[in-house]
Amino acid sequence: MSGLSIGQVADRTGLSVHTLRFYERQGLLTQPVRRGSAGHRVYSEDDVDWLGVCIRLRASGMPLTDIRRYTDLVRAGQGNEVERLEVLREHRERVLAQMHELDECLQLITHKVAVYEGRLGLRDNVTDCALP
Amino acid sequence: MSGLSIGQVADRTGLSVHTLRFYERQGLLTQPVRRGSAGHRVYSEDDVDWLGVCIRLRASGMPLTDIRRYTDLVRAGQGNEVERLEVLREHRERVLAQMHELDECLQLITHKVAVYEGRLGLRDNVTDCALP
DNA sequence: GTTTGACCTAGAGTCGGCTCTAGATTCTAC
DNA sequence: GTAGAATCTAGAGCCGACTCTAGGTCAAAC
Repeated sequence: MSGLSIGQVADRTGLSVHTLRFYERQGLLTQPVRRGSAGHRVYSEDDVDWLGVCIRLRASGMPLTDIRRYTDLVRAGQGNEVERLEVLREHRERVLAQMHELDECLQLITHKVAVYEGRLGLRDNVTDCALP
Repeated sequence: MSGLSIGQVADRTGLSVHTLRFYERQGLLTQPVRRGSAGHRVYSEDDVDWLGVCIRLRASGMPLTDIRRYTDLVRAGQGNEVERLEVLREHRERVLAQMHELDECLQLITHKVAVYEGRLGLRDNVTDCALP
């Protein structure tokens, strides 16, 4: 219930106060952030929760413009669930593709690591082959 | 054996000719690219293979400066395997961390997708809860 | 009553990673 | 031999996502 200052939200989310203001300007919040006495931002728990979602989406590579589009849909309220679903499904596909790519990279690295360990005698039975 | 033009390498790797020249300037190639008669670049199969490695490393989020550092080690030749190993292991940790993050994001998205599908009646038995 | 620290706005600056331009040269096909 | 495509260099430009600065307000602690 409380109402949190921008500094408190920064502490909780790990975003800087700069970034919090920046995200607000970019329209990443579902409601305009409430203001207290002196025009200071007062964040609700819901705001913080939503920021958590944004952080996850960013961490998974969604560009700010897309997060904004999604936020716009949520802000608009009920009636656009189909569009929201579309955004989410599309992003899920991208995330899956990204995981797949990471996995391929991981195999490459793991292989190289094994080969170097073999070379250095840190490990036996490694079939050494073309490098690098 | 052949020797490939920059255009051919662009086709094969999916990088643009601009990017290929840029990567070269950034020192991402283990050998200076051979030049033909008129000063045109002539890439070897090894160059293309190495570019493939760079592409993988980039795709997994390694910054150009780190790829460059690693390339420098490879270019320097034998004797620095320990350092190469260190670079690779560090990157592997980052990749694993990134996969973990992606997985968490995937769970969030999948959950939201399920809830919206439930709301839209596309699916039954979904325990609807706090959204967005 | 003044100093300290958190906050405000508007706007400028930075950084990574490309991407493009200009102006010149060279190769390829007719 | 000439038009059109591909290449070259050097350097400028762009975009996304922050990050910081300047100049100011305000509350609380000393």
